[in-house]
Amino acid sequence: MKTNKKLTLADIAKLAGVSTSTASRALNDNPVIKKATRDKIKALASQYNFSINAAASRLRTQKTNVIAVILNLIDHTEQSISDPFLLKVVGELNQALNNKGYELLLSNSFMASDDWANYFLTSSRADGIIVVGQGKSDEKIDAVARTGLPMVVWGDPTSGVDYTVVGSDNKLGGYIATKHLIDNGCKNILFLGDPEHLELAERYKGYRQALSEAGGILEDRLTLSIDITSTAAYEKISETVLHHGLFFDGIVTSSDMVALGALKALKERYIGIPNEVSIVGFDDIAMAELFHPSLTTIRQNVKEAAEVMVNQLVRQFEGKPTQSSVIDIELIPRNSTRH
Amino acid sequence: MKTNKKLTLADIAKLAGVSTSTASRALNDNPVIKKATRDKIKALASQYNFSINAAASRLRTQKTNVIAVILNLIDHTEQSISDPFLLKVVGELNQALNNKGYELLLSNSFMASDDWANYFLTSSRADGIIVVGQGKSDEKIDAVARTGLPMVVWGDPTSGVDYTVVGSDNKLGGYIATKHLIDNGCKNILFLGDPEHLELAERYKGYRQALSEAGGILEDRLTLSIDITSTAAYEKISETVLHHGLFFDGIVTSSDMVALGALKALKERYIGIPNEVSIVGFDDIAMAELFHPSLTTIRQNVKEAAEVMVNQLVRQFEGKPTQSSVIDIELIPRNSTRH
DNA sequence: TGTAAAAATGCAATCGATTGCAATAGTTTT
DNA sequence: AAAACTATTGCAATCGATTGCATTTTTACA
Repeated sequence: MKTNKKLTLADIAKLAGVSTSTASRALNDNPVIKKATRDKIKALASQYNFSINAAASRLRTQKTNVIAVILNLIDHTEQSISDPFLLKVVGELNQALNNKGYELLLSNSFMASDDWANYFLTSSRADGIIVVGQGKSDEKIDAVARTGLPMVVWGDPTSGVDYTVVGSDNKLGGYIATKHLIDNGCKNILFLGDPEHLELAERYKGYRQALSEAGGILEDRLTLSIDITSTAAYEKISETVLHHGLFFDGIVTSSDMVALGALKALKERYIGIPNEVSIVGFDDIAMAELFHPSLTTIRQNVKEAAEVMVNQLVRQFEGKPTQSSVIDIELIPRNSTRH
Repeated sequence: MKTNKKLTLADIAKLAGVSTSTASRALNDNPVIKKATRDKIKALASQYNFSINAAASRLRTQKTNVIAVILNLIDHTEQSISDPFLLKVVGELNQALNNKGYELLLSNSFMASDDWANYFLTSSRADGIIVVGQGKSDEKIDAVARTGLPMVVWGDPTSGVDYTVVGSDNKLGGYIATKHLIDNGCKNILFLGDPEHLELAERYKGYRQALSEAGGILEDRLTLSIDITSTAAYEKISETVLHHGLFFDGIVTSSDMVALGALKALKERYIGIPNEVSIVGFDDIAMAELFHPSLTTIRQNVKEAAEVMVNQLVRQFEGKPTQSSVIDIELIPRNSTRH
């Protein structure tokens, strides 16, 4: 193996008998260079396994072609990192970014530091940021937005914030889920999720709206505030049933994982699903279909969302106006609810 | 907001009334600079939200402090990207890398191109590579290994390849899982997973060893080769039971997700678990405990593995010798098996 | 064939931080 | 108070690719 030294563009140029400018242009497929010359240089480059030094290129062009993807998990780092929905989001983002020629710099811990935007952007580490999740407070996100740095956020696009948000119509999702339960005979419907969380707050609104429209029951004890994890759901439902009995017959949950935890707690007590209690999830992760019973849920179109986010970010680079976008959701009826 | 221009080190130096060399050294905490001067410059930097231009720094130092993490999913991109185990691995790697001052460049698609190692390393995009999963053939991995570029692979560390592998003792895992089933009365034990997959091949060996040691049944029809996804498992088990009846009373699976699919297929046919069929998973993902019944599984210590991988990679940077490491596994008995 | 226009290539400055070596400031010793 | 260090700081080259502008080569046209 001839891995003695790293080759530079100058080396390739010398081998081709041209100047580095020509070599550079050739590799960038600049049509100002004669086709024959271009091909020759490219052939040489691939023959010698040469690739452009990204650091030098980035320094000179002031462009990194890297996007930082930040998982906004300040609150409950330990658990929610295991939610398959997140991986799906990251995977689709990676795909969408690669398709546009960008790379993905992943971070699940920098959100903690106050200076994350500067860290990535003014330091030439990334050209833009995609934040996954608005969390309980979008204060920090908002602060970055005000500096005008390129950023797109996965969250609730209907909430009318100043930055570009892509996501599902959460209020509608909450509404549809609740309506579905009401239509199928549920009277006392729990909301299982943290209404202080920005996205969930919207779903909660939808839940309340559906209930009040249908003249349903809206009591405080029907709102169970928990983190978005299956264990939290399991514990909360177990405890609730234990102390207060089965005073509900339907549950609107904040994610499929949460639904799974609730399901478990109920099944352990031999409570029939969907007959005694019906459950609606959110996300439609791959395994929702495989739960027993299979999970009725609100599907989020992650692939489309990822593409839209990347497009919006690219528009920001180009100085074009961007806007928040609502991604379609869809009720997927399965066996955890009657219908 | 005064986000007019990006500040450079020279600007900060000017503000502090020193040279850029001094400013550079100060920010790098070089003790050769007087403490007072250092503090003053650092204060100025943070006051002006300045951070070092990574591109320039990388160009000059020939070090990126970035590690490329490659999810080796050539075969079944669509499905296995949704396995929560993967996200767990990526999350822990990110944590371990950040702790050592590295950033994580994620890729799930570059493995396809032949030139991935060069793409990341000789182009100054990353200092090293972590490959997650050996897949069915480690030919490409092996080729990179021979070039001597810094790389660590998550896979089977016992298989004696030339590169540094960190992972569980898969053969032992397969053995323990199978033994557990035998000890609890299972006679006809399925192996559900692809024995051509390098890591699973080892588990398969363990499975066979346990069976032959115990004088158990080892027939071809007990080996069901499928992809590592829950749907594949669901379909295979459904079809098998449908066409050949319930000729087995135990299943050793290749992952918790696969176990979930199998569980579902069996429950749909009202086959009792663990009494009629016992199942052992692999990984111990967060929700294994929440399945119904909760899943007996072989736990992989991902956090430790991630730390070891990063350490081994750093050792390679330092020119120190590295070695493959076996991470502890543990049988977690739950209710999908008798005991 | 001479000359204008077009096409192709090269020169050299530049991006911003780092660092070996030189230079200056500050202390201590005699 | 000069010599001899030691502690601080600055100078200037360097990392490798890109690009505006200048120059050379080729083609087109009269």
